[in-house]
Amino acid sequence: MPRAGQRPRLVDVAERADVSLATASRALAGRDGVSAEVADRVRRVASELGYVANPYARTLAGGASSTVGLIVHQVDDPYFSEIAGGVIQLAAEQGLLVQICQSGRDPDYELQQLRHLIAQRVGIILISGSGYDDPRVEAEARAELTAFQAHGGRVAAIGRHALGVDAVLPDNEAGGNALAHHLIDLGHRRITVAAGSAGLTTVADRLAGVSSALRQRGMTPADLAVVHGDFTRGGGRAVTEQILNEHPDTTAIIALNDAMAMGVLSALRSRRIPVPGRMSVVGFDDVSVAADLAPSLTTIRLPMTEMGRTALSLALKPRSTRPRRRSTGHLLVVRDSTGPPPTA
Amino acid sequence: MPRAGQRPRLVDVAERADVSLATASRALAGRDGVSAEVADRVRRVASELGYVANPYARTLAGGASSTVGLIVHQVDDPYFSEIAGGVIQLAAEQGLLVQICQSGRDPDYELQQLRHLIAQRVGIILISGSGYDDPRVEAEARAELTAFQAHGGRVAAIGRHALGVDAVLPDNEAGGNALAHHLIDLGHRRITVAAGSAGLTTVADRLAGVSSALRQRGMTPADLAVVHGDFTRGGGRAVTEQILNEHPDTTAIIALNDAMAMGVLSALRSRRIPVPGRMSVVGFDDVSVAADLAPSLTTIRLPMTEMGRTALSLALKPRSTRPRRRSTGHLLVVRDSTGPPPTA
DNA sequence: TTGAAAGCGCTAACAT
DNA sequence: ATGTTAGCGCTTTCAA
Repeated sequence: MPRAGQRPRLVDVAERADVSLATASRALAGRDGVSAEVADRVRRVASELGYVANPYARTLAGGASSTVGLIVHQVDDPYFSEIAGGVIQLAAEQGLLVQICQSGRDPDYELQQLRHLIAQRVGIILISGSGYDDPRVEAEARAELTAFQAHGGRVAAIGRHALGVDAVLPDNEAGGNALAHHLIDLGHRRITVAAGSAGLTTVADRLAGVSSALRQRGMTPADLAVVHGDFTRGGGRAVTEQILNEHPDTTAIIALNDAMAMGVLSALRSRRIPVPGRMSVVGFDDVSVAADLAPSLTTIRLPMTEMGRTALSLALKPRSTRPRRRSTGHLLVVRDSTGPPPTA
Repeated sequence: MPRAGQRPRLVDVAERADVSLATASRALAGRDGVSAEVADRVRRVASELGYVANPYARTLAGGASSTVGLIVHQVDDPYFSEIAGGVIQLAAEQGLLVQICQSGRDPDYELQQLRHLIAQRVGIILISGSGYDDPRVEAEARAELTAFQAHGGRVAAIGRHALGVDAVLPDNEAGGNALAHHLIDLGHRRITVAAGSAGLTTVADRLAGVSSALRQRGMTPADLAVVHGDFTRGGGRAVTEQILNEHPDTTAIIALNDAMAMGVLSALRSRRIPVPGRMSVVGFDDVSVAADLAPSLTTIRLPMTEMGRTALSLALKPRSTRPRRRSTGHLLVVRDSTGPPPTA
């Protein structure tokens, strides 16, 4: 009999439906070996009682954990918060709960968070954000994830390709290429890249796209300067100062994400440098505020919310023999931050 | 003896440290009743083995759950993502994991998410975002939370005062008051409020602050128009159209949060209405992009990240007899979106 | 198709 | 100060 003031347990349901514990469990799990009639009765009683399985007991007894672990670099970065939004949406539709960890773009801390999630026995791990060039870090992460998967865990990555797991991959190289072509078409010949930390694969990939565009248009590496900084707004500001000092003939800045682009715009505004009159600026990601900046930002649109949903949906499917990959496609969104160079 | 390919259990630690299960448990939990020497040995063995307690077993056996449930209206809204950032920060420092749910500003769905978190047996619930005027909803939420607390759960609210739990409360009324004073000081006499949904207590509180400022300055209700819409960017756009049509003599718009203010700015830009030349605009919250908008936004700064941390720290303390309240204070940040009215 | 019973790994009485 | 043992609520053999 149900204890007053306590949540009903499976025994309570079983008793009231006049079946055994095992039958009740089977009926609610939708497994077969239960007559339709009995299964129905059990389910009715369960909902009457407002029964919800205790996830701790269930998981301990060997059932699969129904929680999703999501690792992001930083939740209050719009790129990640939009991804998180997509993950949480789909998770809610599936009755799953999402645990979020921040790595702060520190590979070792990320590894620690990853281990924490595994120790917590989440059922699914979603790892988003750029990977690292450092082979040690990626190898350690791979090792943890492989062991996790061997115990039945499911994994998917977002924007990270060296993990040997299912992945949703933004079109970083093609996007970088498109941005550079756009600027070259406008007449720019002195382009500087405001790049994030050199150790991030996303930075390398986007940069590769930019370089290939220059080559395709017969320009030389000398026409392209690259300045590295933090992959954040603050990094964008700092890098801009450096660009203005060290590459004064620059007419266009390619920021490798929107956060940096916002820093670039902010620094240029402080210096009263007209955009795009004197300097064109482009970003990457198309976070939702990009359209509201001054001037509105030309950038590459990535469907972050959908990327989050897709990653979770990959992880919900049974594991395939070879890792699946989903490319996002990309779209150049031309707004007011780009125009012809001053001399054109 | 530890089983190959499996995580070590507490028994494995106990065996290897040559103590009983109970002693090992006590030692690791830091409870007393264990000699310093033995406790030390147990801890050393545990870390050698890489032992991490199974949270499902621990919780099932009656220990406190170490996960925090956080309910936000929407994670990809900067206001909430900054709060979430603060919560996750402090949680990580404490070794806790955070589960995030979105209510989508739907009171019934919020209730459902709340029940889901309780069913998941989280140890702490943090509920953020405006409350609702509807007494039924607030009463149901209170009832759930009260029951949850009766079973030892801890709760704190952020920006919500009718729940009878510890709360971190932004200075909504004082902030609204400060905004209105700022505009009146500049010479504005025709002010319209772009308000969020009428059912939200945050909207009501901020609006009350605005009204009181007008009264304090000898203005009448006729000098203040209020137009309600969604508490989002889209809502701000829609409301602006309405304001321009129905209150054409308006010289200043008070948006009751930054998201709406961004919509207002966007709509004014489409109409080529100069800000602040023809129309001043203010927001509320000071989300991090507010400084990067065109023009940069005058608004009330709220310390969102800190609010998240404070809420969790309240919940980590033992429950007090009466709910604790922490006010955030507020700061008027004057930027470029406000100036004297056109006729002044 | 159904039931009885043995754990899952841990905490918390209760003994010693 | 330390050990023994009975659960926590569920899933899953194994029997019937």
